[in-house]
Amino acid sequence: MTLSEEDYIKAIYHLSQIDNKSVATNAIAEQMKTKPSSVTDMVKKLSEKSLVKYKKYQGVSLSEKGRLVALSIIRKHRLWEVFLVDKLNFSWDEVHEVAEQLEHIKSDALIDKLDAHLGFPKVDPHGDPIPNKEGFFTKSVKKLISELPVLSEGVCVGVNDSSVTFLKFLDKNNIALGDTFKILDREEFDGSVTISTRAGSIRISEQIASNLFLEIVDEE
Amino acid sequence: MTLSEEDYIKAIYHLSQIDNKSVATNAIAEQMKTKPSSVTDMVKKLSEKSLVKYKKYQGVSLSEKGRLVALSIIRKHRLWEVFLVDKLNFSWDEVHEVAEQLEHIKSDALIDKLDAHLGFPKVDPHGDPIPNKEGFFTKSVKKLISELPVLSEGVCVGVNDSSVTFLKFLDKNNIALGDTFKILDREEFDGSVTISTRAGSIRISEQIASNLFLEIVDEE
DNA sequence: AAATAAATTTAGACAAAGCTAAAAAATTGT
DNA sequence: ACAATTTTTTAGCTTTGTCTAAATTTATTT
Repeated sequence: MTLSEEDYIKAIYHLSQIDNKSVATNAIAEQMKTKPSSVTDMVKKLSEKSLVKYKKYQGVSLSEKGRLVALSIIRKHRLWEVFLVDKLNFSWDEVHEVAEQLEHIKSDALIDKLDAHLGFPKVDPHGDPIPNKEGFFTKSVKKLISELPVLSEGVCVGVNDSSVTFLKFLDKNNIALGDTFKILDREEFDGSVTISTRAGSIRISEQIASNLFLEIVDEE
Repeated sequence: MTLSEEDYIKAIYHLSQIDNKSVATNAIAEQMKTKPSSVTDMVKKLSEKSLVKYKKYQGVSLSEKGRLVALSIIRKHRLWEVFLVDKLNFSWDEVHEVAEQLEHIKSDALIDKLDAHLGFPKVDPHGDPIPNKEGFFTKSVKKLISELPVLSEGVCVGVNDSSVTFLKFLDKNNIALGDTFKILDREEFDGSVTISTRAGSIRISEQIASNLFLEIVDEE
């Protein structure tokens, strides 16, 4: 598989996650920052290799083979992201670009050993699940605190608003990425939420709650 | 710089280390597993970018700019090799292929952080020196024990004969890669050598001595 | 020093991945 | 339902890095 083919497969996978229909040529072109005519050419090539199902004018979807390829690239991408954050002290919002390159390194032994070195992580630094070698992954839900019911529990994996002001606020209130929170109560009146943190339970406003993502691992 | 350009630069660097003359088109073709005509084309391109000095029919050599590019690739290659061996438990003879891919990842921040994570190593697992960001490196000499004078001291970094028999012999005699040895004495009669190891001093035959590489760091 | 051999370069072609412009199919609006 | 618009495909061209075959330059031999 060439680098370009891998990128297309990944793009098609991500686009078909959005809604479950087949993916439009134009959508792929936009995602890949290329022209629709180039997409048609590549899609034909991928179809020859039976990585995608393609009928002229009817859009594209991944074959089972293609889906497994996509998941193996995503696995690599997310494992590298964990490495960059956990081992090299990158912050979670700096890692995407580099992981985008590292995901194309071809070596099964490398990925196995990296996985072990990282302690077989189940999610990446953004809370997205890491597929295993066979392409299975535990579905995880990433939701804003403001959207979760009382008594939900999860790991804080991201923010909507990454302004310095907001990040300083989090710091002051002993909230950090990777912390586990439990939603104890919600006021109907103003949408403010009481959550338990490392430092005890605190009350946060609706505005804050709608800026913090929790990742709820939903074992199947 | 494209992947292919980087590979040519690296090949030219390595070939010009062998003897100090300009490098022949055929030699590059052989190293790169390609045809001489392809080399001519690429060399012209690199010359346009002033990465190499090139006169028709007269061979190629790196410009200062090209030399720095080569050293930055070699730096990346060797740092990744250290990572693979020290952190992921690859053995020193398995890492080349993968490092060959990793060396092309483009991110200065990544290499800085990797360097720090590894504790700023000075040599790779084969005993070859790692250039710093500016392209400087402490010259190190990698030599067979049989070629070193008495009282030399160095770290064991490689073997000539990687047969199972030989590696078992080393194991039995408490010799491992990474050990520091000192050459205590050499018998003129049969070339056998007495060396000090972790487990005390032992005598090894000329045949063994001509199969073990020591790496002598020669501070400037 | 001429003849032969070896190394190098040129010319012309090809595959991959992209582009533009034009044609064809599908969708939408009235 | 059919005209207008949007989407998709086709055709033909470009660039990068490669190749083969032929031409040219340099090196070696006798």
